[in-house]
Amino acid sequence: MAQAQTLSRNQQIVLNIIEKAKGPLKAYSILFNVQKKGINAPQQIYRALDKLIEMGKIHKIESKNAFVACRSSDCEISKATAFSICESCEMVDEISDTKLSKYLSGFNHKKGMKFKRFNLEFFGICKKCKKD
Amino acid sequence: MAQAQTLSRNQQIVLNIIEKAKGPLKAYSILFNVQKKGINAPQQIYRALDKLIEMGKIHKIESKNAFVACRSSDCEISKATAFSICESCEMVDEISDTKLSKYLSGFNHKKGMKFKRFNLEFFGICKKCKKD
DNA sequence: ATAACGTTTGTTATAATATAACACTTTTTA
DNA sequence: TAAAAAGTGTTATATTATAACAAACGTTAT
Repeated sequence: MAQAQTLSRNQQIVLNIIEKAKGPLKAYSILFNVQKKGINAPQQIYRALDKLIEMGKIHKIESKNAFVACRSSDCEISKATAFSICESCEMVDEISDTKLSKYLSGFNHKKGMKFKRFNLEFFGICKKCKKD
Repeated sequence: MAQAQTLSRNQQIVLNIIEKAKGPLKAYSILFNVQKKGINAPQQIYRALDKLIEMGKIHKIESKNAFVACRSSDCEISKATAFSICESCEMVDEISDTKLSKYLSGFNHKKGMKFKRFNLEFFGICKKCKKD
């Protein structure tokens, strides 16, 4: 299991890029951006991404195969994530709504399955794109 | 826009396979299953899948890149989907819960974005797998 | 009935996303 | 300080998905 605190060199490099980005980043676009830093292979990116996800530092946007930094801290190691996604500009916003989070964390399937984790993705057109 | 009623030959073939399946199917596993019917290329599968999704006949499970038949009819052309996914046996169940659906359809982002659509995926271990 | 249009098909090629496997190094822990 | 765990670099390959083009099919409008 990865320590909650210390990041390895590659993990730090990948996290920095994702944190600086304005929107979600794809694995290969991260790769192209770090080749000057000596990272040459997809494996190195995917390994770092996996660990960062485990640590809750980043999230994967499943519908886009892309990654964003976690801004919300109360998604407690990615057990409960929700995103707002603009279908026009591709902007992604992490939704940090206590009520929503509580409602969904307490939700139980009729068939008796107990949920450990959920991921919710909302789609629409963002304010900015509506104006254009 | 595709007609809500009639399916083309390939669309029907692909839908049949997905409906008969016990769990989610991957595009290439569908492809291998229909080669005897004269479908040879991924394009043919993906085109059918796209249309079937548009029509609300099937859903894509984003976290698995796999497809399931729609069982719930009240997800009105895939504008509001929720699934229960077992992390052990990979079983997927469509969740048809009016309260949940209403709650999420009425949810609005603080930042003023109006949502047209959402997809929710719950993860856990299903009853069956817990016993083993 | 036929021209015009949109949809579907078949096909080849290729892009984009992700993992396997192996040898080695570094860090942590007992 | 030896053993175990985590991380690295690398080559190769698997998996998922789209581009582009030409032909056939199905509507509908005249």
